Amino acid sequence: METTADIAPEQACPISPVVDLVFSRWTTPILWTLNEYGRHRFVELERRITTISPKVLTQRLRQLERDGLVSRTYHAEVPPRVEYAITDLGRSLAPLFASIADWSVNLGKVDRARQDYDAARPTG
Amino acid sequence: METTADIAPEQACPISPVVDLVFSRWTTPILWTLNEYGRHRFVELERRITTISPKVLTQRLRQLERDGLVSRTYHAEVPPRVEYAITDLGRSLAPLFASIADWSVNLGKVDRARQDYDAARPTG
DNA sequence: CTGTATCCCGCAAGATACTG
DNA sequence: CAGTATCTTGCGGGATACAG
Repeated sequence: METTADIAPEQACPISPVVDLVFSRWTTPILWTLNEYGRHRFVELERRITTISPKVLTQRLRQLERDGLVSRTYHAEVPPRVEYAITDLGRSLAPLFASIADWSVNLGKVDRARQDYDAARPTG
Repeated sequence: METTADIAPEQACPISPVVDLVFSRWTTPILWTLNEYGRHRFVELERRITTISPKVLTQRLRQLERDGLVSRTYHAEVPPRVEYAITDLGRSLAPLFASIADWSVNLGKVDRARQDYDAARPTG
């Protein structure tokens, strides 16, 4: 019951905590969207990330809010309006996202590696 | 029918392909280990990443090999010896890993955000 | 509009045993 | 040592309906 960074099993790897935080499923598209295009209402996020269900979107937004990466603002109007925005802490991930975007140039090499691998094993 | 990279569902987000490739489960500890500590035999990886089962380790290593991020060398000895090493392409992820490691300084802020969030919602 | 509440399902991953 | 084979399970996630 260690509240701090007690050695989690798969952690031969010091970057795992950040990976778990930032790169769990759906979090990247949400953070990217809020970072690139500014604040969004719930339904706007739903429309941008077309395949996410409302349940899962809610789950991920709550998690991101709890982690301090996203802020939620409730406007008690009729109809109600809720706005999600990235926080300063969330914005601090931008260089990290940029690093990843930079590496995308290598995706072609990955494709070629896969083709070579598969070609060398025709039947399996 | 998009001529280019046809718009995958969750891709309001151009970095998703790299995220799926590099940050799927178990891949980060494997790549980190091979990158930091050099080539490893199968059993050595098992010992470093203590909670992974041999089945899953094999699956992930095959995937990484197919993607060109890891190389596998089989030595037909008795007993057999297999060595896994990171490739040049895999090593090119190092700056990305460094970005993530750098961001780890912010984990304290995440912890505090969680405490604040939980404190504001005692019973749920 | 902004969610919750259920129910259900598939698949990644764990446990265990076994092979070359 | 370096894996495979088989079985089982947990949980994320989809679908749907409903509430404030």
